[in-house]
This record gives sequence, structure tokens and C-alpha cells, in this order.
Amino acid sequence: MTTPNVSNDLAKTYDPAAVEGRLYAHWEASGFFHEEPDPARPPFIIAMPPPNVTGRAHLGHGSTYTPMDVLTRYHRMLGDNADWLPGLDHAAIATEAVLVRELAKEGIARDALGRQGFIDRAWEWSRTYGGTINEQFRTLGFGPDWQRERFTMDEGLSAAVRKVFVELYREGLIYRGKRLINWDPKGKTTVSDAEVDHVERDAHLWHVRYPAKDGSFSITVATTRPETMLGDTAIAVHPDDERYATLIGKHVCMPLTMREIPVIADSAVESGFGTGAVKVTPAHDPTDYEIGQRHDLPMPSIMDFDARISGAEIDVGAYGGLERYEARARIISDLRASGHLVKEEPYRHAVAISERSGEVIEPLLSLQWFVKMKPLAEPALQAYRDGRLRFVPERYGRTYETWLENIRDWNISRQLWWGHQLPVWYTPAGDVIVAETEEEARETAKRRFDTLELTRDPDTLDTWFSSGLWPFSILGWPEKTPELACWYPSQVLITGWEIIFLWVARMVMLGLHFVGQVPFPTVFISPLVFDAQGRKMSKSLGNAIDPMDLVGRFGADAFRMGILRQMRLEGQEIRFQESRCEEARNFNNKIWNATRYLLALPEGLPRAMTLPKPSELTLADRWILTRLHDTIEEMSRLFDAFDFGNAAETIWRFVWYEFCDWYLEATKAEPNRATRAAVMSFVWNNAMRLLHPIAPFITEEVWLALPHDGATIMTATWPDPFEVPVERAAADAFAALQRTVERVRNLRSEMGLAPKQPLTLLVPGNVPNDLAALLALFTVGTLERTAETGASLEEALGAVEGRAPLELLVERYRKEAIRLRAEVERGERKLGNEQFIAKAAPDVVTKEREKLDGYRIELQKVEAALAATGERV
RNA sequence: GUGCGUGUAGCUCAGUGGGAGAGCACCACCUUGACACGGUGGGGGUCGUAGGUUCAAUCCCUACCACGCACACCA
Repeated sequence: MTTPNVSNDLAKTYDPAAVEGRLYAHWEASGFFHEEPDPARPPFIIAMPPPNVTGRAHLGHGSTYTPMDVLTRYHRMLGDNADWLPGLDHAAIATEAVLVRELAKEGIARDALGRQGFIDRAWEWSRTYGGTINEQFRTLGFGPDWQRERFTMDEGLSAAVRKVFVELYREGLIYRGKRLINWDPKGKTTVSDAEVDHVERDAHLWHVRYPAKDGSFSITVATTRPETMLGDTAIAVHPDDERYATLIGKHVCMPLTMREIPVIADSAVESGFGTGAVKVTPAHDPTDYEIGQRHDLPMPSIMDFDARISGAEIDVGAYGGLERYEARARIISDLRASGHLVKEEPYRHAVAISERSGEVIEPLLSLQWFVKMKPLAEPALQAYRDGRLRFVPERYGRTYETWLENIRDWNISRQLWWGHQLPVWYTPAGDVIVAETEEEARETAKRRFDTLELTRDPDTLDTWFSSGLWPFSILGWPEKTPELACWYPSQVLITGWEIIFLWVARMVMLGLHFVGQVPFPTVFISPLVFDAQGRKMSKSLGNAIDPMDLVGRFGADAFRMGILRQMRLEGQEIRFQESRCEEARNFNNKIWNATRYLLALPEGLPRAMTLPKPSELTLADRWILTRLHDTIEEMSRLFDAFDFGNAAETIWRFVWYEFCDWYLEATKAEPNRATRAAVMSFVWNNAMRLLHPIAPFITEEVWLALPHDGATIMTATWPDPFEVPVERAAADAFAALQRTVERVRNLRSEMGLAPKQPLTLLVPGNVPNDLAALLALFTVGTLERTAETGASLEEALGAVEGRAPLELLVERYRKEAIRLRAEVERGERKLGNEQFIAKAAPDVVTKEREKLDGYRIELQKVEAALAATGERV
């Protein structure tokens, strides 16, 4: 007789804080995350989307970066040449904004500091605070190859940026031009179309009358932006609009300065909206710009980069110098006074907002640099259409396609200091020199323009320009490195759908153009994280959850499991529930205690991965091994399909509801003790490996405590289903046993028996002893053998009954008979339907027959039992 | 306006052309060789509404309603 001997080494409650930091430091110091290119093995490469250097971990990283870590760990265990390549993005606008704020606190203006001083500060700041998010990633258990960490402003990556710029320029795909751009008056820079949001806002629609000079007629237009009237160069109406047909070609006066402008016809005008006539301000509105181009209209700018009215190009009357909203108010009041304001109505419409600063975008005409997109987009579309690039879920492919089909040129110059300065120089005569280095620029200047006096373009490149090169720039491109040879293209890109345009499409275009292959064959789009009510998480709403806080309370493993279990393959959002992390913490505790039980088995554990002879395996052994086999196949399938939610659910079920609830309990019965140590050790070792990609820490801790081979579970092999014996018949028999146990437990409960009060079990003689013992164990029953019943084990188990008070049994039998009669009736109705027999699939009909037969037999039995009790009454 | 997604138990969500599921919450009982961050049992849903296809619809189709998202030059 052995007494329980729970290992004193292991606390009763799992404490992630005591494990996670220690293991991570060990992994990193041991170089387990690092990998060298190895053409002999299949590559599994993920380029980490570089977080902003200003960034902090948020729940979105849970849903996008956890899957990357999971897949990298999974493929490493599969023996692939797996590497996850990390890095940071210099995040021009965001970083510059942070710095400007910091400087303001010290009372320093950006311009006073000067360009070089500012950049020095930015570098200093990046080095000091920029690593924060990487530390947080370590806390979350993310294991990228830190030795390969890159920064978009690194010298190598910057050289790649310059090379790409120069090549695109020489190919005519980058050009400089005066175009209408999106100006962010707060960030004091241009932003690309992809960085502009359209937000519904309450505003006004003002109807303004434009009179003819002689007063013989007038035209009224509707506008939401009266301040732009100063730059009007035409009034447009639809060519088919009869109301205005006679006025086309005539002139009216813009009432603020009484400047004459023509009335023109353009089909872009909707006659049904407003008055059917529209003012045209080509320099300050995208539609008007196009109309202006079609009609060759003058395009005077009336607003400067501070969003103030400016008379530099045209007479703006008394409004010069006014801020745009002041000007609007003044103009409205003047128009009202002069009788030109006909009508004023509240109006809700979409306003263009800078994604970054939240400021209302001002469309301005400005000399900027652009990338010609159509020639780049075409191959990127082709790659998608012929299947070289696919999206998971598929529907996001259509988003990508639509965007590329309608793509417009990309404004890439930014009026910021922090970023890659354009490799562009100008001679005093205004000649443009584009070169990879200043030396090269000087040589060209000397040779072609006979000058050495050069001014470099002060602008920097859109951050996404360097991010677009990420998949190959981090591998050393344009050098022909082993990394580039082995690891480009990568295997999958994982990101959120909000940056398909900003980033994914651009990587595909530039990757195809410069390396000749799509940078990744598959894009997995992970869901965005919202709060439990479906609201976006934000600081202002106060509903933001800090992952670090969750890790502190539940552990990194629980955080990862908690969020993965909420992921659904087709879902576009997660309504995050913190309780899922708590459940996962409980799950880990379950694992911990099952491990304590296992380690405390009095007989001890054998060498790793040694199973008893097949003939010695008990029914429970065969069942759990079969379940393990199926779980391994399922986990591999689900990881391969990016179905992380179901993967998490699958291993959860196996570990908790099968291994702990049934198998571990079964090992407490005498007939199962001989083989249990080996089988449990084997199964648990496999289970930890299956769970490791999701919960790296606890699995390592447990695996190391179990008999194992190797230094770390990280490089242990992924479980192989062929190493696990399968026995369907035994698995089915055990499942029948489970159903019987549940039935008897229900009876106990109805009898009001306390869990420890024994119940007499009436077990047919043809139920084998080991099964009978399990029944007794699971139901706290004492066995009483009865006559053999039924031909199969299932039938015999179906006949197992507990000895209960007569009234109770009668009641149960009655209820059971009612249920069964309903089932029989339903089956008979179905099978009595000739249409069903004739048209339904044969196997469906057969199954239905078998079901009906089964119900009939059960019903007979129950009715017989009922009758028998009746006789005894 | 166009396109996409979602409506299933009180909550968050799985799922299937042929007997409605999980977790949490709730109720009852329980310190059973590890675990109360635990065990066992239980109650609870006309599967958004209305049609259609089908022998059979929660699942497929159509319309509508509600919510969310993306795109869009209606000033």
C-alpha cells in the first residue's frame, strides 16, 4: 500500500511569474530563436511587420503576432529552416510628433533646433525608448530571431531605399509634379490617399448666389466650404441640365471679390444635388481639380501650408492671413450681409481626416514626388489572379484586387525631418539630380551641369516606402546574401486588414519589381480586437486593455491561449473577453496539477517515449492513445490552415476533458495501474509538444520535468501520429463506457446520493472486469453482477443500471419512454415517407433505419423494465 | 451609393442539408490518490423576420430588418 506522495517541489498552484522570465532568458541566451539559412531544409520564414519605434504592445499584437510565434515554433518543431525576422519601423509622422511634443515640454521649437539637431534627438530617443515594445514582446513569449533585428533607418535598409528610389526614377516610375495633394495642417506634411479617412460629420450646406456683372441673372451654388470661393475659377453645371443651358459660356462674379468666372458644362456635376450648379476651385478640391484639368482652368491657390488664406497667387480681398475656419465664418457673415447667402442648412457629410493626426485634410496644389502606380500594380494584380498570391480568408483578396484596379499615383514626399531624405539634389539652375549618394550626385552635377553647388531636397519619404521593401531589404538586398537566396520569398505574411493597402499591396508590387517574385505566397489576415461590446479599444473611451496587465495577472501563456481561443478563421473581429485569459490561467493550473499527480506516481516514470507492449495496454490506454493520435492529426491540420481558434480548442479539450477528466481518473482504478506511468508519460509528453506553440512556457517547464530527450521542447520534434497506436474498437468501447457513466451519475444525482455514498451497480456478466472496475470507480459504485445481456459490449453497457428506489426508477423509465417514443415516432414518420426513401441518399436512409431500430430496442427495454417494476409493486 | 461581414442559450461565440453545441454566468451537491484557478449533475434557445428551393432548411436562394466594416469626387 502506497500513500499519496505529491512532490514537495511543486507548488499547488502554477505561478507563471516564477517560470516565464527565467525560461525566456535561457532560450534567448541559448540562441534557440536563431537560425542560419539552410537550403537543405524547407524554409519557414515570416517577416515580422515592424512595429512603430514609438509603439507599445496592445491587444492587436495578440491577434497578429501570437499566430506568427505559434507558426514559427510549430515549423521549427517540424524540422523546417524556421526563422521569424523582427524589426522596428521609424514611423516618421508618429515619431516626429512625439519628439515635437517632447521638445515643446522643454520649450524648444523644432525649427530652432535645426534639422541635424532634431535628427540627433530622434536617434537618441529611438535608442532609449524604442526598444520598449521588443521587451514587451519578450514578456509575451514571442520568439523571433533577435540577432537579426532590423530598423528601417539602418544603413543597409536606407541604402536599399535609395537604390529603389533611384531605379524607379530612372525607369520613369518616380516623378516630380505639381498635383493636388492631401495636406495635414497639424502634422505639417502631405499624406498619401491611403492615410486619409472619411469621417461623417455635422456641417452646413450654404447656398451662395453668384450674380452676373450687369445683374441680369445669377446662379446659386451649394457649398460646404465657402472659404474656397476665393479660389473659384468657374461655375460648372451638367451639360444636359436645361435650367442652365442658356447660361453656359456666360460669366458670373464670385461675390467676395467680384472677380468674373465662366459658367462651364461638365458631366461630373450631379444636377440632382443642391442647386445643380457647383463652384469650381481646382486648387483645393479633388473633383474640381479634375474639372479644372478638363477645361484648362486657372488653378490659383488661396491657402498656404498653415491653412491660412493667402493672396500670393490671386486677390483674396480682406481675407488674407485668416486661418481657414476664421475665414469661413467671416465670409459667411459677409455674404449674409451682402445678400448673397441664399440659404443655410444643416448638413451631414464625410470629411477627409488625416489618419495620424485627426486633423481635417486640406487639399492643396503642390510640387511633390510621386510613384506612378499603374505599371507596378499590373503585375501585382496578375500575381493574385493567377494564384501566386492568396489571402486567408479569401474575401480579402477582392479588397486587394479592387484597390489595385483603382489605384492612383502615390505621393511619397513628406515635409518631415525624421525619415529617409529624398536622394535628390538641385543645381542653382534648378536641374534635378537623383543619385544613390552625394558623391554620385556631385559627379553628375559636375559632368552634366558643370557645377558643384548642390542643394538636397529637404523632404523625406513616406514611411511606407521603406516598409514596402521590408521582405527583401532585411535579407540584405541588393547584396546577394545567403539569406536572400534561402529566405525570399517568405512563407506567409500575417497582418490586420487595415494595412492591406498601406503595406501588403506595396510589398507585393515592389517585391515583384525588384526581386521578381511575390514576397509571400499567402497573406493571413487576422481579426482586429474590440472590446466585449464591439467598440474599438481606445484610451479616450477608457476601454483599452493592456496586455502587460493581463500577463501580470494570468501569465503570458494564458494571454496567448485566451486570445487564440477567440480567433475564428472567417471572423473579422474579436470581441475580447478578459475572462478567456482567466480560464486559460485555470487551464494551465490544471496542466500543472496533472503533472504533479503524474510525477508523484509511486511507481515512478520510465524512460521517455516508451510504451508498454501493445498486448498489455488497457482499454483506457488504447482509448487515450487513439484520441492522442487523432488530436495530433487535427492540430497539424488546423495549424496548416491558420485555424488557431480551433487548434486552441482542440488541444484544450484533449488535455482537460479527455486526459484529465477521464484518463487520469481511470488510472486510479486497480486494473489500469500497471501501464499508467508509461502511457501517461508518453501522452503527456506528446500533449506538451502539441501545446507548445501556443503556450511555450508551461509546456517547457512540464516537459523538462517529465522524462524527455533533448535540451528544450522548442527543438523537440512535432508529434508524429504514426508513433501512436490506434485502436478504433477500443476507443468506441470506452466512449460507450463514458455514456454509461454519465447515465449512472445522473441517476445518483436524482437519488440525491452524496458523492461518496456508494451506489449498487447492476452490471451484466458480459461486461469485462476491467470495465466494470472503471464503472465502479467513475460512479462510486459497488458492483453486483447480473445475467449476461445483449450480444455486444455496447448493449451490455446499455443494460447497466444502478439500484435505486422503485419510484425513482419508474419515474426515470417513464421519462425515458416518452423521449424514446418521440424518437421512434419521428423515425417512423420519416421512413414512412415514400419521397424520403426514394430521394434521400441511401446511406442517410440506412442510418435512419439503424437509428430507428436502436430506439425501438431501447424503448422495448425500458418498457419491459417499467413493466417489471410494475409487477413488483 | 457600391461591396463585404455579422445576427444561434443571460453574455461571448462554435457548428451542421437529416437527432441544437462550448465556455462563462446561474442552480444543486461535493475537500473523492493532482487541481475549489477543482469535481459531478442540472435548468435555459420558435438558430433575426418573411418567403422560396428540397423528401428534408438553423444551414442553400431571395427580400427585408438590425448591427459592424471597407471603398466612393455628390459640392
